[in-house]
Amino acid sequence: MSHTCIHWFRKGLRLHDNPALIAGLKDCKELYPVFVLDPYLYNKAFGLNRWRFLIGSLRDLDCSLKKLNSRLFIVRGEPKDVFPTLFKKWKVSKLTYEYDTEPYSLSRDQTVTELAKEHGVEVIYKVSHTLFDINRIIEANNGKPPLTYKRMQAIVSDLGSPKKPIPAPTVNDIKYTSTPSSKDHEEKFGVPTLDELGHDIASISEELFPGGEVEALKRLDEHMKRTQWVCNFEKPQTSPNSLMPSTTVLSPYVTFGCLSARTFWWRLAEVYQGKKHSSPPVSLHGQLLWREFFYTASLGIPNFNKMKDNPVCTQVDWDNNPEFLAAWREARTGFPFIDAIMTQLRTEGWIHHLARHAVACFLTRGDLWISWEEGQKVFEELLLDGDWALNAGNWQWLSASTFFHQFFRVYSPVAFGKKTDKTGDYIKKYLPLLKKFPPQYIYEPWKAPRSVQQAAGCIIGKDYPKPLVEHEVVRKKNIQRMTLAYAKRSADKPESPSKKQGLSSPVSASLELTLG
DNA sequence: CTCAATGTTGCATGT
DNA sequence: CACATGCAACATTGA
Repeated sequence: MSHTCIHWFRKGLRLHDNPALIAGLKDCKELYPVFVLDPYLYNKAFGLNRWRFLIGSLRDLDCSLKKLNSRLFIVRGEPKDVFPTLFKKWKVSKLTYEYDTEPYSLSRDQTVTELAKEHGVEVIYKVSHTLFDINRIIEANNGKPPLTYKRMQAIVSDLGSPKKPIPAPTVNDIKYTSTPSSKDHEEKFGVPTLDELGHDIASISEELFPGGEVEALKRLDEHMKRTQWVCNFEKPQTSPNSLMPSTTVLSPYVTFGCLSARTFWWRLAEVYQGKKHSSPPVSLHGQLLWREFFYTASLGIPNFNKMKDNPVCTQVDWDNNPEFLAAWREARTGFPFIDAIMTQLRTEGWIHHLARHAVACFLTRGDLWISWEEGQKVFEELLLDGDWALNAGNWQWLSASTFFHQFFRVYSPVAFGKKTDKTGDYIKKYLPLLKKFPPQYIYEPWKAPRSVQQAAGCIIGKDYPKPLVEHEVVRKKNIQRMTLAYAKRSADKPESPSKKQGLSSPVSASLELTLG
C-alpha cells in the first residue's frame, strides 16, 4: 500500500469493466479519480444535449465513487497544464487510464506520459473501450485495416472471443485505499451544472436519454429481457421513423463508456446461448463489430476524418454551398422526411441509423452535393453518440467515398420514409406545422393543390419551404459527377509498372526502391 | 495475372 | 405480400 494514484477518466465513465482503474487500485494508498474538462474536446462545438449527457454521466460516476468512500475530481484546463500541478500537489506515483485510439487522444496521452515520466509517475493504460485491441486487428491483417466487413469478420474470428468484462471494484477491494477530500470538495472539484458552465438551458428539451453508468446498465438489463427481440434483431429491418426508437439507443452509453462494449457483447452472448439467433452484420453482435470495424479503419488510415490526404477516400469535387448546408442543418430543405429527421437530431440528440443514411445521402451524393466533412461536423455537435471514428467512417460510407461504392443506389427523400411510415406520423411529430396534410401529400406537400394547403393551414413557399432541389434531376446529375470522380480515381491509382507499359518513370522506380 | 462473386439497409415496376 | 428485374455500373476480395 504505497502508491498514490490518479485514475484519469476520459471516455470509460464507469466502474464496471474498467481494468485501468483496477490496476490503479493495486497497492494503492490514496486514489484520486480525475476527470479533466479539456477545452479541446468540450467547447462550443460540443452540443448542449451532449453536455447534458456528459454532466449526467459525471454526476453518476461521482455518486458511485461516493459509495466506495471515494470522490470524483473535476479539473478544468488542458491536460498538459493540469497534470504536472496535480502530480506535485498530491505527490502522485501512478497514473492509470483507458487506451484511446483517436488521433488527438494518442498525442495528448503521449504528452501526458512524458510529463508523468518527468515527475517520476508510473503510467499504466489498458484496452477496454473496444472489444479487441485495435492494433492487434491491424497486425493480423498485415498492417492494414480491413476495408470490408467480411474481411473484418475473418480477422476477428481468428482472434477468438473478446475478453470477458471485469466486475466493478467493491468496498472490500478499496478498504485499504482512501481518497483525501476536503470539506470544500464540491466547490473546488465538484461536477458543474450546465448553468455554471454558461449554457442557456431555457430552450432545452426533455431528457430522453439521461447519462450515466447506472442508467446504462438499467437500460441494458431491460433490453436483454426481450429474448425474442434480441435473437431476431436485424438492423436493416428496424424502422428509421418509428415514434419510439426501434433500436436500443445504447450507443450514447457506449460512446461515453458508461457501458462497456465487452459487457454488452457478453450479455448478448448469454441471451443467444442455446437459441437460434441472427448473425453479423445485421445482429446486435454485428453492430458492435461495425463499431470495431470503423475504429480499426480510423486507427489504420491517416487523415480519416478528411477527404484530402486520406488514401482510401475518393476525391470528389463537392460544392461549397453555404445556403444549402444551412438549410440542411436547420431543417428547412423543403423535404419533410429530411427536415423531420434533422429536427429530431437537434432536439433529442439521437436519430435512427437509417435516418442518418437518408440525411447523409441527401447532403452529399444524393442531392445537395456538399462535402461529407460538413455533415460530419453537424453530427459531431448534435449526436449524443457522436463518435470520432464511427462518424468519419459512416460519412465516408454514405457519401460513397470509402467502403461503399455503389453510388447509383440513391436514397429518395420521399420514397424511403414511406416504406415504414405511410401516414407520415413521424413527420407530423417533428414538423407539427405539416400535421394537417393528408397522407398522400405529407412527404411532398408542394404537390398538394392550393386548396389542400389552405385547409392544412400551411402554404408551401410561405409557411414551409419549397423543396431545395428537384430530386430526380439532381440525382441523375450527381450520379454522373460520381462516375467522373471514380474514373479519376482509377486513373490516379498507382498501377504495377508491367501493366502500364513504358510509363514507369525514374521517380516511381526510385520510390519503389525507397519503399522496399 | 485474370475473373467472377460479393457487397448490412435504393427505387420503380413487375409477377 | 415476397421476390425478380432493369436501372447504369462501382471496388475489394479470393479463387
